[in-house]
Amino acid sequence: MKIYNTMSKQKEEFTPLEEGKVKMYVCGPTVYNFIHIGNARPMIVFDTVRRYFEYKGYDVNFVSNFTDVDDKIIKKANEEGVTADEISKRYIAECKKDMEGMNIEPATKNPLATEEIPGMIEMIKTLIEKGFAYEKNGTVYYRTRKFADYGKLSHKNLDDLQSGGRSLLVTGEDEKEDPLDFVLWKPKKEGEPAWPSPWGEGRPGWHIECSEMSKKYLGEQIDIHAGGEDLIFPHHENEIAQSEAANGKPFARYWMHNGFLNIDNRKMSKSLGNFFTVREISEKYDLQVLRFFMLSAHYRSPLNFSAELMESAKSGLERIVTAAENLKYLSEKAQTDKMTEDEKAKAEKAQEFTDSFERAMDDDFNTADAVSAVFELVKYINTTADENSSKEYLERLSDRLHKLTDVLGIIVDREKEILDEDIEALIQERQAARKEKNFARADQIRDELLARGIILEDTREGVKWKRA
RNA sequence: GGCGCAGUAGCCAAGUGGUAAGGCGUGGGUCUGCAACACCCUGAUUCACCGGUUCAAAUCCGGUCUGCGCCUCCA
Repeated sequence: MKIYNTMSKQKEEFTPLEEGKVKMYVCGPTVYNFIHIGNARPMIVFDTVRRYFEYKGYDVNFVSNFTDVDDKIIKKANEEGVTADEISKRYIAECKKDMEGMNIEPATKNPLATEEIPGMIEMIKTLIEKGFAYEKNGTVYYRTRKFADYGKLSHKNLDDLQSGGRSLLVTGEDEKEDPLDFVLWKPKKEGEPAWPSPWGEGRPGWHIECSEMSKKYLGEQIDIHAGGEDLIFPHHENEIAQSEAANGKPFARYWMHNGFLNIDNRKMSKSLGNFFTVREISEKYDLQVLRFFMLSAHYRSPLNFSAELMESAKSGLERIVTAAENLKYLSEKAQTDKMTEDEKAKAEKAQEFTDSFERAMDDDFNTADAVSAVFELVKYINTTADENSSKEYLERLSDRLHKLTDVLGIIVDREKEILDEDIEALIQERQAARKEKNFARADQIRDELLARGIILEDTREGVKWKRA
């Protein structure tokens, strides 16, 4: 299994720290509003990574935080006249709803920054003791130049950073020893949430949160640390500086970063007015479609979002779901139980789709290629399974398909819904009309149901319906 | 200014030295009362452009053009 490591800029064979186990940490969102579709990409991508590790038999300890103390949360709270805590609690709950819709497996642990302050203080104390941090007027800074490896993840050198056009100097704090130093602890300002510390009341800097939460729930060394590519610098670079200086050992072995989700080839931003929340998308599409769409490209590539692309993803997903439904239907009606010799050979041949799926996923989680293997399996199903197939054969194919779609987190089983009695009656009436060749009435009923969001399809096996 | 990514059919997207996967869409056909589903056929003599290396290049090297990202809160 190969993983592209941002640190080395190449694909590396994955070797876990501990046999059969994977410890991974994914930087989660700051909860000051509904999450947007850009936030959704790392969630979907790294959930898929996790699912594949589990498919391969690994025991995955998956930790992803919620940053629930931050300037934006405070700002939002002030606007609404409520506490920051109320804002963060509200949007954590909303975020979890969206994640459920996207079929994201719940993390092993979702730590909250505000519940881990004591540990962060301890880590900051250690950094001060070791000479990697210093305090000035209630603010604690990290002494960046003291950490020799600073820049090793983002492949920057300190002098380039300093001479850069846009200045890191413009932070309003000329009390820093060096412009590159960043904040570990900031003093309380009026009206802000604050916690006691050896340096006075205040709150932690953003970067120290992840260093501490990762250490607490996964240990000083972890296998994989992941997040959006924009977090490489400075967030992850700073986490490395903090964790490695404090713990005295290498932090994460593999650094994974997903590419950005763009809209009309531009970065999504409120100022450009091309901003979509996951909730908005869910009003128009099943979030499974969003998930499937995101997996259609490689996770490290930029991915463009548009209504047209969503429609395309919807059609493709529908094709997979239809194949799964047909298998189920045929299986229920199957006349024979055991596979024939011919079917045994066919079932064996279907293994090649599973193989190519795994080959794709083993190569740095190439979901685009993995999805194409699923489509090839679907084609195979559609051309080899019919009403003469044995139950065993149909179930074998269904099992193969489910194993793969489960890794992708795509649900192919439509929920059994009970239709309203009047709708059921209309379907019956239409069938009667068709029998009498009263197609005008039959079509009229079909249109009527369509207007109510029910699509009817007359198959060889009988009438099927689905939601529009 | 520094660092980096990308340019493959109408659209999306794999492939990164051995002669272009897959999906969506389009058009035609089979099936069907019709529609839908499904199936068959339909697509790049070619991978932004120009040179070079090689028996062989979309894949390697050099250059050009175009788009994008990071360097500041950001998934």
